Amino acid sequence: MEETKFVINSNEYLPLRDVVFNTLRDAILTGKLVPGERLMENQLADKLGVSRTPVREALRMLALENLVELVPRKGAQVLDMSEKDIINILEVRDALESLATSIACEKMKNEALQQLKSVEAEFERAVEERDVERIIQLDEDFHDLILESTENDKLTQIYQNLRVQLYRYRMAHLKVDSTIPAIIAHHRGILRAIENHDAEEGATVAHGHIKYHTEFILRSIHSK
Amino acid sequence: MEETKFVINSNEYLPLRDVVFNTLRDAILTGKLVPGERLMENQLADKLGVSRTPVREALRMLALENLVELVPRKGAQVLDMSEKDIINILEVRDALESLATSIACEKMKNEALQQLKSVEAEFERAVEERDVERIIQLDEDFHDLILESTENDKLTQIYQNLRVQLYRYRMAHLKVDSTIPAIIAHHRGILRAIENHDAEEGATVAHGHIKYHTEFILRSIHSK
DNA sequence: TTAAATAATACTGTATACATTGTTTCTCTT
DNA sequence: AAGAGAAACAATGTATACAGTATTATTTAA
Repeated sequence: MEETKFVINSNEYLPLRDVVFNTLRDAILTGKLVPGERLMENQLADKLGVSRTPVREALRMLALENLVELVPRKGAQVLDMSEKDIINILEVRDALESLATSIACEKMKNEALQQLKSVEAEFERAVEERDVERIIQLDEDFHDLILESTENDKLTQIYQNLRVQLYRYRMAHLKVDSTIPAIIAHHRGILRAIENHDAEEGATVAHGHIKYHTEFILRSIHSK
Repeated sequence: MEETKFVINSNEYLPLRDVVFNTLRDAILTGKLVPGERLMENQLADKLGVSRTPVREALRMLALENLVELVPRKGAQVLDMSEKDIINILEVRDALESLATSIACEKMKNEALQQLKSVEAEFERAVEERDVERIIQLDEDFHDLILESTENDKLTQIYQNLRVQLYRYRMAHLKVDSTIPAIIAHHRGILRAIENHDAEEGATVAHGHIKYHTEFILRSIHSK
């Protein structure tokens, strides 16, 4: 029995590069590191109390997530996205969201559907309570459940990567009250399509959903 | 005038990590390194005549391309894809190819269209000459031209990454004579759709094209 | 005062040494 | 002989040192 005494968390070990990666990623996504800011290995290493090696590796990971830009012999800087980039990402996400939703219409098990419904119910409750943090989280959960049901890891991975890239520009989005009713309508439409196993309808609604998102994000960029 | 003497190639400099990356990537794609094979940093460093540092960085780049798998404190090995993985990739590629083609139908300039036509003509000539290497290259060119015309770097990047992952399983594909006529028909269908700016038709034909690819690749896997 | 050249500096690129952990092998015990 | 345990080994994780290059500052000349 005592052999479990020290097995609090069997995988508490995380390589430093992952710790650094998570730290920097979080800093970028929350805006503590702003686009264009230079990321110098020595400076970061000192600040984080590690050597340059894990910092270098973390920077390269961030580069592959398109969060930082690496120029050989020059260094890294937080990547600044143009409006064009955002449009491009949304265009791809549109296609993938439609794909995911239509697969979900075909494949989703009843159990998962019930879960999805309950997430949506919670979402609408959070809306009433104007709990912005929770609204954002539950919207993410809703889409994650759909992705999961596709049983397609590649799709999930690519989609989530796109989401991360948009994260910085998305924060403001769900905070605006006026957009919420439309989002709820979309979610309900998606639920209905899944319930009816209507893949075509699902893709259509998802497309409309993203299109709405797209327009909103673009508008919020322009108003800055 | 003599200042140009040594400026043969103004960006001949490539960081060692990129050299190693290209070398390993090529070795994996051509099958010199087979799935499951362990990739040990010291061993690779010795063999390539560099230190472990660039090798490590190259391995991490390969991991992000899903060509190798990294297990913390265990090491790297050439990633073996299951049939499920291949199906997943093809599913995503299908959606992206349809997206790319339909955008191309809307956006492609006449100049690019003429280029596309000439690539297709060359492709069909290569088919007649049974020049397999050239067939493969031109098929890639055909799809690259379509991607380019979307003016969407993200889409292009993601699509090409998927292509790399399939590369190993794709080689055999275009070597089989029986599949070629269908591919030519698809290409011509895509050309027609672009010419008529018929985005819907383009997406449909592209979808059929990938579906055909998919079935073929799966059949060739099963017959192994 | 400004522009060009040169020197100083600060950063990335690469190698290497040390630390830690996982694996294998050998030995000892039952 | 088989299994458990310990020790030797081998690989990755991390730190650091040195090399090379880009940038900045400074000085000199026009």
